[in-house]
Amino acid sequence: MSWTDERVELLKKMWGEGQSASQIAKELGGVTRNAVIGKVHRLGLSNRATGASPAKSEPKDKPAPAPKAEAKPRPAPKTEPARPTPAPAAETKPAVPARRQIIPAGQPLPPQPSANEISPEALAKVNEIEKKAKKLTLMELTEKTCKWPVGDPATEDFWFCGLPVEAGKPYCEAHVGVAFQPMSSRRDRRR
DNA sequence: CCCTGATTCGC
DNA sequence: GCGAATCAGG
Repeated sequence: MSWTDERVELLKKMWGEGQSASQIAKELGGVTRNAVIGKVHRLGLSNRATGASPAKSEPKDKPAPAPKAEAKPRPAPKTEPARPTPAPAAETKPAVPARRQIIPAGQPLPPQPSANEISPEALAKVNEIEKKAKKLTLMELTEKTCKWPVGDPATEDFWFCGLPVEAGKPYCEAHVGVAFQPMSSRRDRRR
């Protein structure tokens, strides 16, 4: 396969959307993620807003060592949603229609601790990443997709996070944060 | 071990 | 220009 205009365009689009090189490669077909990454670099678009690994690598061999190279010609932050730091008021659900019936899931769902026992930071993180969730259906889940359920199973407004899981775990990083709380900090058994 | 992107270098 | 191999890291 060669890099036709169309393919390059799709590459740019997906890369811009924050898709991973492997995802892009899969979508394009006929190329490996290495090919995609190589192309991305050749095209000059390397860093993105979101990434699992924000630029690192330190060539063991640095012929021309820049003392404190910090020149950052990064004029275009592009995909950088503003972070107005909203006041964490008491709002989780905008509104619940006039429905009351709860339909059992039939299968055990992952635990969703009540908000009051989750660290505010973890919660904020979740709220943030759930915007980027893949919104997968039950059937679309794989061993590698976050299985955190969002919304009410009884409504159409229900989906699974679907973001890449934290190696081995059933959830993505953010959801791992709220799913696995240390036994401490959630103790208020007293009465 | 799974994944990510980054870099190198022969082609 | 291309991308496999390799590297570096989460």
